[in-house]
Amino acid sequence: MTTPLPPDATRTRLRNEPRILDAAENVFARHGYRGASVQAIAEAAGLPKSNVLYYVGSKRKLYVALLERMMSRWNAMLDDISVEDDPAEVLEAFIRSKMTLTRTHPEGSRLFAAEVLQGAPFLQEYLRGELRDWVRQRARVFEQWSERGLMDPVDPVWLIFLIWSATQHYADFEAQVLGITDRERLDDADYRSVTDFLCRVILKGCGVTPRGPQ
Amino acid sequence: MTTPLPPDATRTRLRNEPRILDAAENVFARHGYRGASVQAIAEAAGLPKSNVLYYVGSKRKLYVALLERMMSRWNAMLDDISVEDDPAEVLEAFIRSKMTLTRTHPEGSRLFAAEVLQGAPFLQEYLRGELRDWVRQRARVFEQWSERGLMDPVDPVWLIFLIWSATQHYADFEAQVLGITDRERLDDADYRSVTDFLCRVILKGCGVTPRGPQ
DNA sequence: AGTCATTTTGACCAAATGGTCAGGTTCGTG
DNA sequence: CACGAACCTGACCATTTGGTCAAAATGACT
Repeated sequence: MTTPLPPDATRTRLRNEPRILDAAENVFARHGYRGASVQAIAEAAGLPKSNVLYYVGSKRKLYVALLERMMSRWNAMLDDISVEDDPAEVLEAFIRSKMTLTRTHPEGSRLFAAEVLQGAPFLQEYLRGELRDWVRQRARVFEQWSERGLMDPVDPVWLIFLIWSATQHYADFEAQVLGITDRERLDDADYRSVTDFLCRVILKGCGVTPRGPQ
Repeated sequence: MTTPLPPDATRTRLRNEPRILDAAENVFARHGYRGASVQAIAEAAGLPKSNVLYYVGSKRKLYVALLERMMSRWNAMLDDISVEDDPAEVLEAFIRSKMTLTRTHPEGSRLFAAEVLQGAPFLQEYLRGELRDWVRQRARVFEQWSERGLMDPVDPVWLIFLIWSATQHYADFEAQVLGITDRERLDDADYRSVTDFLCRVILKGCGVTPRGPQ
């Protein structure tokens, strides 16, 4: 008797399930829910189709599991902020952590994008619930900063969308970015360069000065 | 003998083809190339499947035609610029026209997004050719502006991506934007607000001052 | 009215789809 | 080694897929 693992966490399962999830994330991200075939996922995972279905139950359940995995990564990134915090630090941390998520999980980012492109049939609830609340809370803080003259009076929701879109872009439009910049992939230096650029332009753009006022 | 229309431009065709294209744009945008079915397109167009295939030849040809239509809209937006132009005017016009494209053709924007998400299998050539050249040309001008002190020395390619992503977002992530802002759709005022926000933040962010230096 | 091109459509096809299942193999533990 | 649970998988199923075709209906023009 070692660890009283949950009933469905045997060694084999622990080896195969992640393989399947990772393979599926790629396929769903590229082709969307409808366009992804269980066969293609199975091939990408190096397993027979029946085996994949044995583990995940159904295509639908697999897709939902992937969205949940991605949302939990996303939530792990979102820490609370208060009016007392330094706007420059918070905004910069926000941009950097979003960029890190994009970079470490590009397939997950693309999966999310594909889901939203479809009209977010599986994520409506999340968007109109948790995420909306989170945005409202942040937006309130931004507004208070504006009132206190710590940043320009910009619309806080549009600002959040700006940060999301600008970072998300490097996952979702990777093919375009690589095509235009004539690269095989973006390396550390590129990501640092992009992130610094975004921090600089966005902070300055909404009148936030790093390191205390003026 | 009225107009010597091209051989395949009869009245009926002129009525049905656009219907099919518009229906297809929506379906491809939501579900990607693989996920879209000719049947679904036919239903959206209100025609039998065989009739759709009669007009467009094949699913592939239809998809390519749509991408071409979208690229021609895109190209129509891209006018040349020179070092002599006013940075503020050019950047603002750039943001505004990109936003207008997003707004007037959200399905087309989403179609493009879905194509790039897939890895841009049909658009590789365009991205690595025409579009890359266009970006390089603009980037050169931005750099010259920087050298002349008309704007901060920011990476011009990242700047172009920033503008693309920030505007594109309102088409591709429409479902998210509507979910979070709790709206049915964005109206004129919303778009004006977003566009003004983006112009303000981005211009200021890269040190471009509207109306002559200082 | 007649004639020819265009359009319309259901029937049909082979291939692929998501999913089931029975019967096997392997694994962990006593 | 024994034995139950977990795992594996080819055969199979109904449905949907993109695409063809032939035969009928409609259109345009003299």
